[in-house]
Amino acid sequence: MPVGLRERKKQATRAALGEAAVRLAVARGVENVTVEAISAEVGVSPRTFFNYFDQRDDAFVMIDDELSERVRHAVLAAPAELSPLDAVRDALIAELVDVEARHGLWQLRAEVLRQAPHLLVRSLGAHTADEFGLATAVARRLHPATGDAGAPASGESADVTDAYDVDPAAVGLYPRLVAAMAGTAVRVAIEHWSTRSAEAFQPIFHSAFTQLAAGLPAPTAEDRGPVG
Amino acid sequence: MPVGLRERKKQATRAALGEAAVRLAVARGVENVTVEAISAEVGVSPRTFFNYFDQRDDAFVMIDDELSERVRHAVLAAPAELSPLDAVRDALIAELVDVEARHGLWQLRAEVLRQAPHLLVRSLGAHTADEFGLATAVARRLHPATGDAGAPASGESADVTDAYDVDPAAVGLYPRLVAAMAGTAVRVAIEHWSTRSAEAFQPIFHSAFTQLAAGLPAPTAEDRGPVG
DNA sequence: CTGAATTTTTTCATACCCTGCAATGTGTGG
DNA sequence: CCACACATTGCAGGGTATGAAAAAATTCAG
Repeated sequence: MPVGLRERKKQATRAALGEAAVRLAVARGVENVTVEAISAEVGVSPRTFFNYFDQRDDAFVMIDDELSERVRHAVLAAPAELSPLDAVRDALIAELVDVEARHGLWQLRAEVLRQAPHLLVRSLGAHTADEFGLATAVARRLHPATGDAGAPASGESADVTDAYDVDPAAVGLYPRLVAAMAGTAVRVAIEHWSTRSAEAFQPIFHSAFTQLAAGLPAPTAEDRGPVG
Repeated sequence: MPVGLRERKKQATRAALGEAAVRLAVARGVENVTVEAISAEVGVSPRTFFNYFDQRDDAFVMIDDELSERVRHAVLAAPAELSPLDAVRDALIAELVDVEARHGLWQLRAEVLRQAPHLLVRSLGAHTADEFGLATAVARRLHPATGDAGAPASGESADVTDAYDVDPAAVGLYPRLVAAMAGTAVRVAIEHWSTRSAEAFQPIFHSAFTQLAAGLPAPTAEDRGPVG
């Protein structure tokens, strides 16, 4: 894992592209930001943009692979007495607190998502890969031995949380549901929060997750909201 | 509501485009089906295609507005003693049974979704509008009077379930969660089912919904699936 | 039936997205 | 310094999507 100049430059370029994209989107609106403009802002060719992002919209959303991986790790490392759902919840809260704390690019990103709902869908709904990875982590948590049985005997095994080579059919319904519920909590919390910029995000998320994890019992007056 | 020749032809063209798209996708794979090919198959110009579908992918998915509306109606019309969640579940089951029964285009559509997961995401995830409409219906169910208080006094009021002009901020968190959970159950069930073509869809959906509505208690051995 | 009004389809032009490919430039490691 | 690996770039080309205006089809009144 060399962290040479090359790697640092790549990270810098990627970050610069993402930031430029978001800044431009806030300024002119998402649909008026071309790949050419983003690239020009950073000083690279449009072709290079696509070396970093598969699609234009990915630059606005900036799917954070490291964040996802930290969540998966946290789920696997959580105390055994925690239920799968609790493990996921705690892992997510830890990350979301972290994200909310950064009063920088994430603020702008939120602004962009508020303007362009379809990006919100893309960022959370469209990236089911994350959800599948999380489901796999949950499944591994439930089967501490089974998953590693077929692993290569060589010392250098791949990252346990790099679950993308797992057979989709091998992941049960329950882990999928846990991951999906968690993702749903995040998504709905963000959607709800985005219509109420005054409120803090964290309490909304906590409330959403708790209600979902309780199976959505009959609502209290407060849950209902002001209007039908 | 004149149902003249013009309207019938439009419906026919739309249906033909959707069907051609799906058939071609099954034959050559989704990514190898161009708008030009679809249009040629139907005998219209490529430009006309975009008069019917905003995006190419919409032709494969064929979002069924009528289905969504039936669900919303059913939720509003359900017996008062049913919880919101149960009302939604019953409405969805009724529709899904109906869909599964039609051994026609839906079979091919399912095949296409199995081949192209990103379309599945698009068809369900991208259609958060549906979810919002469902959430609004749930909210109305909880507030039978409030929502209509501000309605125009004129006799010709708009369809109660045409909820797209509702202020997003006016819908509470709970209705959103109910709609989102239902949508999640559908999505996960389809995803899970699409990896196991042998199993029937309905039991999977029922299981998914039930587990979600139970708050995902600790899993049984069967729920866990074979592998981590 | 005929002609005018309305709506849809089409043609044309245009901008942008995205992908291979080959050439060129820039870190890396010996 | 040299050879290698990797990143960037220009270019060519196919595909998506939209606007505007002409052309065709449907509707409707007389």
